[in-house]
Amino acid sequence: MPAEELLRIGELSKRTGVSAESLRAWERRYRLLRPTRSAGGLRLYSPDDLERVRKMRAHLAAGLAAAEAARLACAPDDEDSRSGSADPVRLRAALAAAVERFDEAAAQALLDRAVAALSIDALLVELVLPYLHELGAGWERGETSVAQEHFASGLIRGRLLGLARGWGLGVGPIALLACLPGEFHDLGLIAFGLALRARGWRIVFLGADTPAETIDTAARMIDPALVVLSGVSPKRLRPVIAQLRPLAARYALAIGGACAESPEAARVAARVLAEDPVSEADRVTSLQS
Amino acid sequence: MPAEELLRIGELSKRTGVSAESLRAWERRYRLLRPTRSAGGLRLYSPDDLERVRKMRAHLAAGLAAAEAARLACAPDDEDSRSGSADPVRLRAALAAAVERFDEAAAQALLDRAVAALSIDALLVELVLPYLHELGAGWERGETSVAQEHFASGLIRGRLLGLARGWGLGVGPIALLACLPGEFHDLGLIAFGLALRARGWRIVFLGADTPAETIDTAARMIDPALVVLSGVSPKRLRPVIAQLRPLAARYALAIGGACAESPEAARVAARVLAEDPVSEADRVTSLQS
Amino acid sequence: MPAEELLRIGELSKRTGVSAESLRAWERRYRLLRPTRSAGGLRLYSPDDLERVRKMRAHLAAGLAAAEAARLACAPDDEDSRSGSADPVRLRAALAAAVERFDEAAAQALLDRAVAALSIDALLVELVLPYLHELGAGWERGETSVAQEHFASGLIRGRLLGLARGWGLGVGPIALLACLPGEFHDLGLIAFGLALRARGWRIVFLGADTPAETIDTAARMIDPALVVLSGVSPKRLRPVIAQLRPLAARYALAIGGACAESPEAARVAARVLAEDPVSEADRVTSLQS
DNA sequence: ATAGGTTTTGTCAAGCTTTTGTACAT
DNA sequence: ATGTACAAAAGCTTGACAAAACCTAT
Repeated sequence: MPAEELLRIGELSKRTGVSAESLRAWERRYRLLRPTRSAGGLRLYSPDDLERVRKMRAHLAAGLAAAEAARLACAPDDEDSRSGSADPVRLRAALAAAVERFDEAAAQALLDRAVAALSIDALLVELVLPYLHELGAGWERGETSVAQEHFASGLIRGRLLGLARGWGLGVGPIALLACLPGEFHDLGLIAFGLALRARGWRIVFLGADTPAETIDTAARMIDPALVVLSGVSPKRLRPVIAQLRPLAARYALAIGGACAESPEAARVAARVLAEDPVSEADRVTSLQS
Repeated sequence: MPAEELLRIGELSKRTGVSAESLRAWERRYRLLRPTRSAGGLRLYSPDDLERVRKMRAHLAAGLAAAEAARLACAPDDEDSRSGSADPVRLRAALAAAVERFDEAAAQALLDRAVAALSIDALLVELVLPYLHELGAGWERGETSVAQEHFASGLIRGRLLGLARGWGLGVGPIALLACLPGEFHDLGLIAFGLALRARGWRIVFLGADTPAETIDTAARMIDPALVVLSGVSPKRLRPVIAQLRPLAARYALAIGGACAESPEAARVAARVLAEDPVSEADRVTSLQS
Repeated sequence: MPAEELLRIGELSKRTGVSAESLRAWERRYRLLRPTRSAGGLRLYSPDDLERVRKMRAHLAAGLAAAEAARLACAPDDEDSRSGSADPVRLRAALAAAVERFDEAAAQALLDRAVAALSIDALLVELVLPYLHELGAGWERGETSVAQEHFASGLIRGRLLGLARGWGLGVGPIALLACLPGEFHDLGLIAFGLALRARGWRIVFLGADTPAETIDTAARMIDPALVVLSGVSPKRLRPVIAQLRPLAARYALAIGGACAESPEAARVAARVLAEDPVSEADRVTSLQS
């Protein structure tokens, strides 16, 4: 006897937002659902049924007719089982689709495949960074919801941090990474850390919203060969310029993120990281050695 | 049954911006569209139809007459068959150069590009297999060192096994793959496994130097639709022929690798895989279905 | 007599917020509770009962029907399938079970979880290496078939090589890794390479069955800070001792694998790697810096 | 482009059954 | 404490309906 959660129709309806009548109709007309029955004849739905309803809804939202949507929802996922091709463009589209319907299992499976098939550099340059970019653009156009954006970034942060495990160990030069005060977007910085790690650096990561003094203290303790600060807007940079000067005097200081393009960045930092993380990691590394 | 999105006329109209009436007219007049029909007679359009409508529109916008535009939209296009950047011949040369100097960074970057741009089949047939062949030939001519050959096969094995991740999952027929006893070259077999996988098979891979009894045991447990044994020399095959007979009696047995061309192979195996892995995977699959 | 706290129905009701009537009904209808009785017939509930009631409530709150909620509350937790179980001992057992039945899906999922939850070091020391060891021991005792051993090592090799991708990049000292001529067991060597990589080394990997001259050639080209040779039996080492001397004179030479314990190894190598890969990687690294 | 008929699909209703918390009598 | 009863809530089946979308033919 499986320890699965079996749902009755009301709960399935509540969780999917589809009326009980429709659920029964979809079962009768398209065999979308195959509930077991309780002793008294009530329908008991498995998690697989729940999943199918979610897919059905996603296809309906995409404009498919109900019969078509049901056919696809019932078809075994052959996006991820068949053709092993790891074309990042397709992976990206599939990832976007999975995020669209909050399908974590599918999203993780796609990321699994990407991690297995690509190098760290390619993973970042061809999949993760363009996808995040796209997500941001979609949000600005009002196409993706904030919820989707959070879901996606949580997912990706988890995977990247998994890859980041142990990135402080070893014998390479140390890079100290932090987001500027008030800055909470750390994915780009994590990506840069991974690219550096792949080139032999040791990473100390302070994360989002790090006060200037904290960076200073940490630098004094670990004596990094490079300090990298990241922020999306020059607004983050301006208030701390004065505090950064002594840091810049003692350590190689780099500024990344969108604010790297501002004149302020050029004034205070030894190095401005205006291109993608992987290229910049290459440059920084070749300077180092 | 394809897992394609089939659209009804309203959705196709919405997605292309062409009125339903026009779509029907284009179907009648120019056979631009070949929708299937639902049980009740509604038109169901495939993604290919969608693509043709888009092309038609583009041609119309360019000023062509409708009949001309339709003719062009129906013609198979050969432009997207290959973009120059991932030309396998160049990739192969570049890969050889990278391996020559043990430059893993460059080699991995090249393989990234190849994995991204090519299908599994193309990756195998146009890059990996010819490259390995060339490497072997270079070694026989004394041009490449064994060190480079080892380095390269390690690299490629890692990438192929990455693509192989999850090749045992799914619902297709099962193929059991193993190298003959004493045989340690498994790359060809991995390539064959990937080609089969791209055709929907499930793969169970026993790898190098597998004793005959082992193959037997495994076959009994998983009941494969096909057993594939690989070896580079008839020397590997001869000592186990007697042991393979009962296996061949019970399962479809195929022999691959250079030893497939020997008379021994023909005597024991139902199927001799003498050509490249991709073609053979095609044949085996068409026999299966 | 157990020193458990036994609760009467009123107290259980107060602690769980479920009415006494419902508790009795749940006992009668779903056998959710198995109270002992006092001399006078009063129900006495154990802490396990309390726990089950809490689970029941949690499932009810999640919207499950009472019958379903009770079924789940009574089912033994298979925490295995839940998130918290990155316990390497259990993972190992589960991995063994998955391999036993050639279930790649389950095995990959387990490895996914392990890779996500453990550091490289822990992955190697607590999961992969003990598992391989166990597998070997089971084989010697005739318990596991060679088929399973092959299947498992193929699987694990794929995963480790996936983690190894890009291990040649960067700025650290270079280690040249190879198996001795005639030696085909490369998993231990790959593990050692990963442990070194986690400590900042760059790895050049020549793999199984590498001729002595090959090692020599490669070393001359890449000028490694360390050369590591691996073999399971002194038989592999003896024939090449003479050829290794000049290599040992020019580079730091280490011998790993079971043959490291032989007197021959001590005679030719600067360093004998007799312990597990991770400890030895630690030592080698501290010597280096 | 319109007209007139068909298909698809979500929703509703009526009458009956199951499930489940609570109340009551012993 | 036990056992039975009860009623509200939730569910089942069958059948039907109507709006939207689609068809063909003129």
